[in-house]
Amino acid sequence: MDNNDDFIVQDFLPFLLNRAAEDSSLEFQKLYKGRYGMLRTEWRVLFHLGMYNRMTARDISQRAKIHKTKISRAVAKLAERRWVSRSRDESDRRAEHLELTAAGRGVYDDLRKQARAYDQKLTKGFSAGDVALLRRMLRQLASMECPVDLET
Amino acid sequence: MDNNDDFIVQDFLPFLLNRAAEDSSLEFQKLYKGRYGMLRTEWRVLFHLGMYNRMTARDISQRAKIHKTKISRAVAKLAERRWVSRSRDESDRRAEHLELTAAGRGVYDDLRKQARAYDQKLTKGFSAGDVALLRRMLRQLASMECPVDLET
DNA sequence: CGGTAATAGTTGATTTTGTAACTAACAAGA
DNA sequence: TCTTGTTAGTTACAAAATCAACTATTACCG
Repeated sequence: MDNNDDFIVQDFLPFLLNRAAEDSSLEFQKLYKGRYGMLRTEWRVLFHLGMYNRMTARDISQRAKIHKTKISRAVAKLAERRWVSRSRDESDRRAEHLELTAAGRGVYDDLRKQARAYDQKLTKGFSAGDVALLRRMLRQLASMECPVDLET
Repeated sequence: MDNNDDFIVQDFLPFLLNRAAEDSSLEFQKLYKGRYGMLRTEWRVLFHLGMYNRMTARDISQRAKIHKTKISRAVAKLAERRWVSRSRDESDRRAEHLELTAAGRGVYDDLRKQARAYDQKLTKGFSAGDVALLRRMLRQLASMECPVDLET
């Protein structure tokens, strides 16, 4: 904690992160919103299911750090559109296993392809090494604070 | 556009950025929220005024890329709490100049100090060079897409 | 067993944001 | 000066996020 005070709030990491996140998400959002009428949470849930195949709402909540009420509503919409199927766990009938339907996987595959292209576009201006470092730092920043309680 | 498809959606930059932004903002948010009852937009407006001293809502909107309705509401609250003063421009009476009051500057100074400490905590695990690179990349990512229209 | 606590997931009420339409003031050309 | 267009900022209404309370089921412990 030095005392000479040259800290510029414009450089404040949370500020820079939020701006970059908002701006970089904007264009891609048009894709899943415009093409599939999805909300951001729905897209996130969809791609977690596409990636891990079979999860409960709780699994998604923990892995993606999304609040369970958001997930509940997102799953409801995805199920309604027949992109996600739900099935009760027989040994614990509180829990529900979620999976992509064939249609859901189609959507996922398409958006995943788009995401790859968009990611390349975003990172075009940087060296491969810098981009790798960036991703590593972002992952580390995300896991730093283990949140108080995501459940309540 | 290579065809071998090893793209992991977990590495998708907007996803990583959003997670890092949300998580890294969480703890600091408790400060301006808990201590001063401010919303994120209010904090952002406050610190822009603290940094540039005298701005119109439009100036803030352009510099911070915040939509004007959000700014309008944030300024209303900040003015109500006597942290910001408003004065009409005499040569163009549509525009309004905004400035921090003494009380507002007190809040700003406190939060700026907290922000500096928090920033140091966040970046503790990285080398100074990596952090500088990170900030540079985040700034560049934020300015990449010049938004369609922020005004409407 | 029986009772308390914990967990998975949902629902409802309140807040906050986003979108569009609006008022008021200025600008510029016919 | 009148008309049309633009800009600064606000307001109203719809969409979405947040928070608290709820149901149903399971776990633990006497």
